[in-house]
Amino acid sequence: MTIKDVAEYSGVSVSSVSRVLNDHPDVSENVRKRVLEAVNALHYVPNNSARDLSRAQTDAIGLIVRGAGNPFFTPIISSIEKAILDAGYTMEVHQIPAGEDELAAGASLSRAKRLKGVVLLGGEFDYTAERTAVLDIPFVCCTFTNSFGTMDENAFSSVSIDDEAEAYRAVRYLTDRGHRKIAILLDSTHDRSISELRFRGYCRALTEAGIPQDKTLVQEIDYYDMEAAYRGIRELLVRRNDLTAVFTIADTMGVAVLKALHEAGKRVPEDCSVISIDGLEMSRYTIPTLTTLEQPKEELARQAVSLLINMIECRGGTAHIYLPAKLREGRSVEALSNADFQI
Amino acid sequence: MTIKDVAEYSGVSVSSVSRVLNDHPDVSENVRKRVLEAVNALHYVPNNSARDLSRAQTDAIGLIVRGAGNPFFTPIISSIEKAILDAGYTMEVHQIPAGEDELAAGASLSRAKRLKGVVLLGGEFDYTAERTAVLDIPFVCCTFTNSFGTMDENAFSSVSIDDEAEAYRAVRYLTDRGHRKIAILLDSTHDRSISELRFRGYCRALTEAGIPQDKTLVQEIDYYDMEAAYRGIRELLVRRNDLTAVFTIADTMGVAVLKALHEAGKRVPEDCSVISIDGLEMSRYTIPTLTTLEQPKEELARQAVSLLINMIECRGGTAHIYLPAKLREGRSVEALSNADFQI
DNA sequence: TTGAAAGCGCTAACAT
DNA sequence: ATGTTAGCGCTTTCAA
Repeated sequence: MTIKDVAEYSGVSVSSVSRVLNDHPDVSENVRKRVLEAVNALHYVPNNSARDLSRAQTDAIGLIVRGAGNPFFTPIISSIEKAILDAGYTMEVHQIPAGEDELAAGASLSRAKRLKGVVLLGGEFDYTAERTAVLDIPFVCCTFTNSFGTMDENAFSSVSIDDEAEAYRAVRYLTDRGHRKIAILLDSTHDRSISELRFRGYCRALTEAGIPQDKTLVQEIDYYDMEAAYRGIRELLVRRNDLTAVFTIADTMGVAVLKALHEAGKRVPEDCSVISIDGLEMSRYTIPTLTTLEQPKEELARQAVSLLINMIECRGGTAHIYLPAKLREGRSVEALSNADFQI
Repeated sequence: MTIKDVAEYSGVSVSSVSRVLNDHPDVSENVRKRVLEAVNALHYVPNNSARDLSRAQTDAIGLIVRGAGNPFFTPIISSIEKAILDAGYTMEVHQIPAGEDELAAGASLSRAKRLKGVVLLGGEFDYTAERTAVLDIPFVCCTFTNSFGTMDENAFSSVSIDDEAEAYRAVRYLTDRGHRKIAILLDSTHDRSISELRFRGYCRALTEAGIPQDKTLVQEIDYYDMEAAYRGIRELLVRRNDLTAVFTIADTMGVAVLKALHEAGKRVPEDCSVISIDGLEMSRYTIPTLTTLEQPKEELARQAVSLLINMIECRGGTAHIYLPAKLREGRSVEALSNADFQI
């Protein structure tokens, strides 16, 4: 079932069929009608590969999502799509597992779809010029930037929160309220990525408050999921039942921690406070509501697309933007009472 | 940057390059090495459109996800991918908004990628032979079936839970425990889809228990999200503060309901029980843990792929399988005490 | 307004 | 083992 069949069926040339299908002007009503009829009768659907191959260029922007299944990305993807469509472009999404190379995926998609640019969501933080060379069209990193990489800042754009600073702010929120035994739940203290940055912020806040670092309050978990976080906090509680606050680097972890604390007989926030970063929808429905630094998801998406289109249309160069997170106060943090201070 | 450039750079023909790229035998080590060098030096990435267009056939199975952002789908997608890969096929995912036509999307993807078959996730329940005609390759419906449609059962396969029966089971779980004032939170009582089926199960359980239907206990919400569910239950509580149990047709709703009840000063399960269908990961971490009929997500995925491959490989025909949900007892349901029974 | 024909980049016969 | 070449289905000049 090709355009040729449609042409034969309707008694016109393939180019006429193509014109009708692409809403070109200069097609007689008669031809249009016959072609449309044929398309319907034959259940014809164009072959995108052929179309993309022959089209001189598309107005497509690619979106590479690394680590689908992360609920944090869901609303961002929607916002990115909206922004791209609003700007008159089309979007091609491609999901890849967390372990894969988003640059290679972007490059591949770029050739396949003749992309004008690429938005990277959930990528790594250590690009080198060599690695990014495969991607020879404009690209923008959304929700992360190249903190650990060596490559030229002018080669790409990025929009994210300042992970170190926001983690600092979260922990500072706790120290300001008298907490000193503050645990952190993270992926790794040295993954050269988001987890390491947020760990740095945690350390700085402690140092500034005159609290010595204590390894027994740091809990690394193997996987980035709720089950792992749940087990992690339980381990932590065995070791340090005296902690008064927990900082989790992601809301998913925070939700699991609330549950584990509840089961351990600790009231939140009376006995233990919890704060987190991300601002997921589900965190609004925990009991108590999770206090979290909400990432400006829609704004991150909008600015990422905006920067990318600037690059594509050659007005303005690259830029690296940090957006502030917004404190969403729930009921999971409480100041330590004087009695507790004494301890 | 095409295969031709690579051929010129390495001093061989395009077919040799193609052979190297596709791991064909009968290529000398010398040629292979030179081609690979050229690919590296030129940062060459094949154009998938061209490749797909010229390849006689692929081993690709398509997956159409309708309504991304539904956390229920996330683990199913992973399982489907695994099953497809394990069977020696490749997967092409395509996400579409909840309102769009998944059959058309499947047909389009099918032409574009020369698919062998399609898995439909999150589709409608009312296919007609006419509508499905566009999709001229084997397809399977995963987590739903054609309850309201007219089309021939032999034209496709499906794997799902029995929505009516499982809803009945959930509500029966409540009536068995003495509940009579049982509210239901759903999308619509007549959407000719999942919501309507589960509503039927609710009605049957009530009837069987000799409980007359009461419209004031039925709450339709506009959107299928947590915020809407939260508002919905609050409205319901204004109207019927005497209810003793709530059945929500999705876990996302259940989570929001737990929160709203808590805020309304109702203890779960002492004052009000909550039961739901789906079995999301997050429902394990609510306080109290949500009691839910867990869909066998992995098994749904595996069987869907298995049925599809049977159809593709022409061994065995179509089938329509209902898998049982599994009761995951949390702490959100309690039997009514004798005192309550008296009311 | 319409049709004929030249590619788009790649794969897969078919030759050599 | 390697090269030549005919398509894959579509869009898009260029002519008519």
